[in-house]
Amino acid sequence: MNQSLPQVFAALGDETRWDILTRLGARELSASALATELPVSRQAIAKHLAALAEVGLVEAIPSGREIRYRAIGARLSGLATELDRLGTQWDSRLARIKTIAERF
Amino acid sequence: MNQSLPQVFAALGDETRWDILTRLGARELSASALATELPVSRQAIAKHLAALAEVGLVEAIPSGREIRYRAIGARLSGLATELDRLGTQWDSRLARIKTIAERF
DNA sequence: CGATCATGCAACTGGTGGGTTGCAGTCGGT
DNA sequence: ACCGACTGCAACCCACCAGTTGCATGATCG
Repeated sequence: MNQSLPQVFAALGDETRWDILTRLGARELSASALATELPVSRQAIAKHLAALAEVGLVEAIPSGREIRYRAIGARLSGLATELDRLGTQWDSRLARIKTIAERF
Repeated sequence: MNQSLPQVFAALGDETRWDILTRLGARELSASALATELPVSRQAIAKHLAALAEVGLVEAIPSGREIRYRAIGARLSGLATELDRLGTQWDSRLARIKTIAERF
């Protein structure tokens, strides 16, 4: 996990995957359980879960004979921090240029 | 612009697009200028810029006979806020469940 | 200890998106 | 007014990915 930013965003750039993520944010669920409430096959969901786990957005929790998954909020918050850093950096650089320009 | 989250992340989930974004975060550049320092054609870059503009991550600035682009940091910071909200929400829900469980 | 239910693996399909090339249009400076 | 440079549009190619079906495997509850 902890891949480069574009990889994580690619994982987040899919409707179905978001659907899965938000459900896992509310409560832990197995792949089969998710398959019953989503309009796609269990195997499709399994692939999505693998992709999400790959970038550390989701965690597998073996429990009895099924494997439940939970969303990792801390990962998302960490991303948020990085994004905010970049965003303010870009804007402040712009502001600095503007300030310099206004001196003439 | 201001599309749903998956769409924005899909736009961010590409190496080339991220490369473009970070460069535009440092200074305004035209599509042709970007093409000289990136290993892809100008038309490819134009498509990426259109995609980025579509979700409000980039802004077009007509200037003379060329069109310069700048990255919009505020958009990124806005995303960060949403992500952090979701992340902490997930984790706090988890904590709440854990708290309830511990009462037994 | 056996039947069941959930996961895992493999092969295939369709569609979408990143990339390219070629050409037409248009604006600007000398 | 012309030449050069930058942009926009269109058609095409190719690779990757979401999704499916089918089957094999294996652990668990009764």
